[in-house]
Amino acid sequence: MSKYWLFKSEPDVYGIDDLSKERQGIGRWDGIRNYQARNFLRDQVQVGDEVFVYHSQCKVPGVAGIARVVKNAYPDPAQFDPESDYFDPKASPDQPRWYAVDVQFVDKFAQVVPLKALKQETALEDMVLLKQGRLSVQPVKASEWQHIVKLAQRQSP
DNA sequence: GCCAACGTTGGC
DNA sequence: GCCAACGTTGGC
Repeated sequence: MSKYWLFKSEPDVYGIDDLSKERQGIGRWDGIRNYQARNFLRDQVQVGDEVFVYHSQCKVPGVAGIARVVKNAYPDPAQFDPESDYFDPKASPDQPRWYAVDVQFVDKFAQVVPLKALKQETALEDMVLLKQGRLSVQPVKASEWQHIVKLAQRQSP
């Protein structure tokens, strides 16, 4: 039974457009440096799960599109690279601390479904996104997923 | 194991 | 750029 997730990204760094431009639309979702997010990624995110790509730290924060998990969690190579911003001196290949998954681009919404719009939906009031601002990998309920997909379709011309 | 200080996230 | 909320660190 596949599940639904929301992954945050900063579009200036790596957004839905960057993912769609990857070869075969497949990119590594890395740089997760929060334990709660890491635990979801490592323990629960599975190949076949669907993911909302959420854009934060930008003019219109919101859900920008959809991706699908194509590779289960594996150690994030950036933690071992001293040149990387994501380098972690306390991590080692036999004791990795941080994980990444690979995702494949599925869809870019005609328009971002803004956070502002999500906040107005009673059906979404229990969303993790609205209750816990800072979690960068979070579960989405099937009912929430379907509701947001409908909002996205309503916005397209 | 507590908690103050500090750092980061992320909306506005 | 500001600031609230939350996570992490480190002294004790």
